[in-house]
Amino acid sequence: MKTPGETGFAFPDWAYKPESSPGSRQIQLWHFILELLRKEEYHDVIAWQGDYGEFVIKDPDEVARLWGARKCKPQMNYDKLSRALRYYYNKRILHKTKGKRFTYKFNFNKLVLVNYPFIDMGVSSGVPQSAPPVPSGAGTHFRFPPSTPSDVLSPSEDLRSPVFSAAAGRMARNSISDCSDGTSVNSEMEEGAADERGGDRGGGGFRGLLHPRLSHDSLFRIPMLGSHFSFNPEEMKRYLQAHTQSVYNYHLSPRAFLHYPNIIIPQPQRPDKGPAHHPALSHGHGHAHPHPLHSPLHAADDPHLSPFKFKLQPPPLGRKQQREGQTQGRPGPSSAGSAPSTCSSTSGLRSPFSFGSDLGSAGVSGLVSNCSSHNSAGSLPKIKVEPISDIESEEEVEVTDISEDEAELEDEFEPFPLHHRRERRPNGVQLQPADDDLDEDVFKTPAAPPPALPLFLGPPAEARRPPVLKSEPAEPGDAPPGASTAAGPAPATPGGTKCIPLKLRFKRRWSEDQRMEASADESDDKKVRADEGEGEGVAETNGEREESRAPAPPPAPPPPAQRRSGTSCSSSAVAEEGAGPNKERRTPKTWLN
DNA sequence: CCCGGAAGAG
DNA sequence: CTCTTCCGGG
Repeated sequence: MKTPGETGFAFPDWAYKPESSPGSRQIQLWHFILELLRKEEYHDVIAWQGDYGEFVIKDPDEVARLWGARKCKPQMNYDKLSRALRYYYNKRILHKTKGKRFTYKFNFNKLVLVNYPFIDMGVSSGVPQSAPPVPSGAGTHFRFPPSTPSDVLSPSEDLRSPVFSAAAGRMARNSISDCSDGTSVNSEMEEGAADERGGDRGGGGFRGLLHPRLSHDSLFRIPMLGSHFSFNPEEMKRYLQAHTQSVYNYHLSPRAFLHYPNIIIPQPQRPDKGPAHHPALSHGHGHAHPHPLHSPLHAADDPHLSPFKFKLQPPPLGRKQQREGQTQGRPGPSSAGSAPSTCSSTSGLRSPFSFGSDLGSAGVSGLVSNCSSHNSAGSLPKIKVEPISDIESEEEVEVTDISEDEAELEDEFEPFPLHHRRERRPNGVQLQPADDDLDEDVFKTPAAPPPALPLFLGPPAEARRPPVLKSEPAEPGDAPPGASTAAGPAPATPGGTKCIPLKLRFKRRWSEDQRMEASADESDDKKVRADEGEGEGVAETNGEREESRAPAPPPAPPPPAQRRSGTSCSSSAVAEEGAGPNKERRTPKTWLN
């Protein structure tokens, strides 16, 4: 049953883990969807298909049933489930692929960047896969993305790396059902992180895991914690660069760059640079801006300059009432200390990272600050790259800045993962709202092959059959026409906006954008929400062909995925689904449009 | 089918 | 807050 190829499939680990739900740690729908998506048992019901991040619910009823089982809501049905999915639109976790029934698209960028800034969003151009990228850090060996230029540049047929698979496999152990909690998902990595935050992280509670600030180092330290992995400065550098480029290619928010002030964006042609010195990483020291982000594009140099055009996200239309309150309130009765692990034991997960230590063998060099436990409180270890540098603090600075922005923005518009609110700095105002945006549709594949690709395996179905459907009407939203418009209002927004509260500023910008968008291209949405004009920003870079990456039907590679599903949840609720995940209880209709 | 508002549960 | 339920409207 099932082709080997499809089984494996890599998925976004990051996606799975820390979803930390704010209020309740119940599993979240998107999370659940992701889970289903990664298991071949459910490929008959739901699977990646089409563009990056796109998936189709082949059997809505079944999915609903599963979801209902998971949530113990027997009354669940697709209608309701879809409503829930619709709520994700505003959060931008998900989008609807117009024109295709039961087809939605994940917005991983948001997740990724927020949670794991280091993840490469590699989507190789050639890979239409919908399967999302995976954090390289997750790999057992934590291998860096292809460092060779060639690799990087290559369009890549399929670059899945073994490592990746391993990672995927490792991650895969969670069961889909399990009423107890969705949290169970987090496991190894979290632990590392969790461990640290152990309690302090003011108020961090669960949420702490996601804290952006932490996230960086979390990623790094995690592997280290678990596996004693060490980094090699060079590798690190490469990795970072790759990531950066990746981000760049994707037009992700500069936010990402800011996180790594010392990184130089690799030139389009060759990222590599004299090994002798690490120009990029080495002298970090802060400086907030000085670091050169050489971008082919021109202005990327200084984030503040706003090389990117950012589009603001549309206001949350819906409702958002008070959101600020949470800042410190972390009531957590249990204070997080107790182990939330409910089903944790599920399977014996082998120690996640125990293996490879070899990789780092040499490197170490205090690259990463140790994850020592105590750092948590005020100082974060950050990634210290090389002794030489001293990124340490500066990062914070930068980050702080942006984060603040981000925070504001996010808060305002996006509730997602980053709830974290760091202490806000008084002077924050000066920051440009610039970043943020990346969300957008994000999914469009970058015109050029991104540098590093993590590898993702293709959608199962695709494997057997080429993604012909590509012809789809193409969402208008995705690839807007030229749209240079966005650039127009530079983020700077000079004129005295400074004093204006961020919110207002954003709003203003938003309106502007809207207007522009409208004029430029209005077809988009009937409603104002128009996909926030995402596309525009990109236009410049990728110009046209993004869609054309047609030829990409990579055969699904047969990764080792271990299919075991620990689905056993203790109880009954699960039984149902467990019974026949893939067993068709209903006739599969041909939903294909 | 898909979209969102409204109310409400946990 | 996230999601569940209902529901009127395209």
